[in-house]
Amino acid sequence: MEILPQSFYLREPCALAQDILGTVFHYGEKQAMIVETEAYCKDDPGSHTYGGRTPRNEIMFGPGGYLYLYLIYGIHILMNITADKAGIPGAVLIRAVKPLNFKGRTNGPGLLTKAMGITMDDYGKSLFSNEIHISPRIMNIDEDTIVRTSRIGIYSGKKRLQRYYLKNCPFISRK
DNA sequence: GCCTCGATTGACT
DNA sequence: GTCAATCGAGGCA
Repeated sequence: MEILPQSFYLREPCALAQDILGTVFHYGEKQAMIVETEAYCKDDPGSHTYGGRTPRNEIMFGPGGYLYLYLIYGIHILMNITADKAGIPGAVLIRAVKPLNFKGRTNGPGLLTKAMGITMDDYGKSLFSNEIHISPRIMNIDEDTIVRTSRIGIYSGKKRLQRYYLKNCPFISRK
């Protein structure tokens, strides 16, 4: 099984958010294709890193290729993949995936973590192990296949068009 | 220590 | 369309 190298993640979140669409996320025995993402950058008012380094967002200040997980509304866990080089905070939020070898609802950021069994215990884990990693695209994607819109659920910095998803994909969040 | 509210979801009118 | 659930981070004292 081919694993994407760390160099893939050492780029700005906006670029990574697009290139990671259509790739396959492996978590244990489960596999799912990433179909919807959002980019969170340095100096982004909507990012958790805006306002400085804290224990929670610590991992985003490290190099790309690690999991940034956190609990929202005391109920849901959202999964991010850290991006860019060490010292530059950035991450890509995984909003929706398409299940490849399991069943479950994954059309939302809180749902996909639940469906795949991801917990806070996975905070900070790398994407370079046999257990957890991402493998290259399994489908052909060109510029026209990627839809770019404003982000969902946040209001500061909303004018930034940093939400990306695959056109005509039924597994997208948001009804 | 106390208070507020969020990168959400699902149940309900 | 509206709204509660449920907990920890972060701001303030």
